[in-house]
Amino acid sequence: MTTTREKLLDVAADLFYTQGFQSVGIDQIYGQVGITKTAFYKHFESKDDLIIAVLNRRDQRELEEWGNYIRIRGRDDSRRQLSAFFELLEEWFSKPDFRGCFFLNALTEFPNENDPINRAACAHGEHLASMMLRFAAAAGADDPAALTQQLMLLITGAISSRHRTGDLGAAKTATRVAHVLIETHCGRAALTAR
Amino acid sequence: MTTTREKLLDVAADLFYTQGFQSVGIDQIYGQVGITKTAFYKHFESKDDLIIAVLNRRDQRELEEWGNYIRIRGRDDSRRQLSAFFELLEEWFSKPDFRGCFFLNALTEFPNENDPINRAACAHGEHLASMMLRFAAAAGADDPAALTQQLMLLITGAISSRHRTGDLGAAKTATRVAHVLIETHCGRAALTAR
DNA sequence: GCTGGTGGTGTACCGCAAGTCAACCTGCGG
DNA sequence: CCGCAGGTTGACTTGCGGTACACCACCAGC
Repeated sequence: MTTTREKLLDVAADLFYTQGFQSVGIDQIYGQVGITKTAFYKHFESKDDLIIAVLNRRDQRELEEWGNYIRIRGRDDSRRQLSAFFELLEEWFSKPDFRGCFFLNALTEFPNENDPINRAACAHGEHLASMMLRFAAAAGADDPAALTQQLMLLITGAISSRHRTGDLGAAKTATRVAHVLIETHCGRAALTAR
Repeated sequence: MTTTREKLLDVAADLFYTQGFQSVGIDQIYGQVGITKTAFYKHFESKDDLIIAVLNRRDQRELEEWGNYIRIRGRDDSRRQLSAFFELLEEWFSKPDFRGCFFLNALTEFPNENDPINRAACAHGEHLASMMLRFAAAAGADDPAALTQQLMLLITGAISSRHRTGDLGAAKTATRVAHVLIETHCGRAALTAR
C-alpha cells in the first residue's frame, strides 16, 4: 500500500524530470494522483517543499542504486569499480526517457545559492563525489581527490553532452578518457596530477 | 544612440542569465528599461520571442569573441589554438558573475525539443563545435571529429562542474586532460581514438 | 500641410497558476 | 464516543503573460 504522499512524490518526480520544475503546475500533479488542491496542501506546505522532498528522496535512491551497481560490476577490483561509474552512464544514456541529470536541471532552474532547492540539488553532487572518493582511495590513486575531481568532471560533461546533442556516444567518449586517467593515477609508477 | 529594442535585449540578457528565464517576469524587463507593457509588445511578439532574440544575439557575439580570443592567443600554432579554448574557460570561470552556460541553462529550462527556444539554444553548441572542428582539422588531428567531441565534452563538463561546485579549478582540471588528448590525437604517430 | 510610420502612454481586461480559507464528510483506533 | 488523518467543495487573492482599444508626439516625404 503506497500512501498518498508517496504517490504525489512519484508523479511529481516523473513530471518534473520530463518537463522541468517550473513548467509543471501542481494542478497536474494532484490531478494525476486524483486528489484536490486542498488535500495536496495537507501533505506539502508549498510547491517548493514538494520539490525538495522529491529531490531528497531521489538523491537517496540514486546513491543506493549507483553504489550497488558499482559494487556488483566492479567485483573486488577497485579500478573496475571506478570504471563501472562510466558503464552505468552508458546504460543510463541509452534510455529513451533520458533528460539529463535531475539535480543539474534543478540547479539551473533555481540558480539562487540561498534557495533551499539549490542546496538540496547541490547535496547530491557532493554525496556522489564523496562516494567516488572512497573508491578512488581504495584503488590506490596517488591523489584520490584530484582523480575524483577529474572523473566527476567527465561524468558531468558526458551527461550534459548527451543532454545537449542527444549523442549516445558521449558515455563511450568519457569512458575512454576516464581509462587513461585511472591508469595514470593508479599506475604502479603513478605520476603526480601536476 | 542605442535603440529601445537593444536596451530591452541588454536588460533581458542580464536578468535571464543571473536569475533564469522563467523566474524573470517581463514586467521586470520593461520596467528596468522604463517603458510600459504595451510598448514592450510593440518590439517583441511574446516573452518567448524575446528569449530567442536574446539567445541568437548572444550566440553571434560569443562566437565572435571566442574566435578572436583563440586566434590571438593561439597565434599560428593550431595546437595552441585548441588549448586556447581552455585558457578562455579559466578567465571566464574566475568572473564573480559566472552562472554557467547561458545556452545550457536555456536548454534545461525548455527541455521540449520542438520548442524554438530549445532549438536556438542547441544551435550555439553546434556552432561552437563546428568552429572547434576547423581548428582540430588544421591541427592535423588523426580524427578531428572525435577530438572535437572529446574536447566539447570536457568544456561542457568544466562549465557544469564550475557551476555546480563553484570550483574555480575546474578549468585547470579540464585543461590538463585536454592537453593529453590533443597530444594523443595530434602526435606525429597519432593513435586511433579507440 | 497633410499623411503615415515609429515609438510611445494609460487603462481595462482575460486566463492561468500558486496559495489560502472555511465548512464539512468519513473511517478508524484508543 | 472522541479525535484525528485524509478527504471534499467552493470561493477567494495575488501575480504574471498576454490582448484590446484609444490616444499622443515626433519626424520624413510628397
